[in-house]
Amino acid sequence: MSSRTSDRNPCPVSQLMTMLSGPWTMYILWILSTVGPTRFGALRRQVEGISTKMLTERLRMLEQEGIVNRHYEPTVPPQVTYSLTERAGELVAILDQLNGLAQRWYGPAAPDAAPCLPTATPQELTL
Amino acid sequence: MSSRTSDRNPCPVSQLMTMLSGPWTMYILWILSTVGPTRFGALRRQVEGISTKMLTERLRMLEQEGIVNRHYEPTVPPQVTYSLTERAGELVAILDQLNGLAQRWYGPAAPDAAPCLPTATPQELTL
DNA sequence: CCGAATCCGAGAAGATACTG
DNA sequence: CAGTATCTTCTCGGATTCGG
Repeated sequence: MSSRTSDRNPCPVSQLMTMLSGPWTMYILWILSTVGPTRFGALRRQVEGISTKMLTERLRMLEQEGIVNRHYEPTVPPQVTYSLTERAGELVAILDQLNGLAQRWYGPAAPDAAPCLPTATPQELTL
Repeated sequence: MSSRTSDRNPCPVSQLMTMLSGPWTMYILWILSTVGPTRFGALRRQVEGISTKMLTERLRMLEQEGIVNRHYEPTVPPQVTYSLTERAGELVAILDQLNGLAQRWYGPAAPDAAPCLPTATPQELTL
């Protein structure tokens, strides 16, 4: 009954926020930006806790938005590598600032954990 | 069964992203930053489509995170006003940049719609 | 009257097994 | 290895009710 994605085209920010607010979206972008082009399986291992279903779904969405590139290599076994587009650079820059902010608020991260993985799914932060 | 919010304290960015990725969170912050301190009912009308339950829930979370202030005025009828804390300023600055980015990508917003309201719920952007 | 808590249904996200 | 299908689980959201 409520609105679907293309009911109207209300406002740019809203559109962008809606995308980023999608489950796992930020994490995927963050991982791709820190570890560079990554294959599907590796990506799934990096974004700890994500299901294959969610990962494909989000990647498809990000691909449609022009944020990630999907490179299919028909070897045996096949290899699919995902990477950030040029457009994504601006977005990642903002995520970087978010990182800086988080460090100031919660203290710096342990220097070991490579790209800082999530523990809880976005939905679980209800407190 | 899976992880709850306080399982570990993994990484600052992750924590912050998890909070922002929560449903409606960004919209609420955006509205509060653009229209200033707002009462519950008005806020609910601004964040179009949100239920009172979700709004209370999110506001409680944001309050615990030190992002919003809750001011209760025991008049008749009672008035509860929510406003951004000082800490939220840094966060809003980032949202502002997100706004700029969105304008470059999707074109500028119509100058009328005050703070750009969402149409779809965050969960609905599955494409 | 304004704001918060409760119950229940719809629909999304998680887990697992399976296919190309 | 990459992705899909299916089933289960549980969050989200609406209406109603309670409290001040």
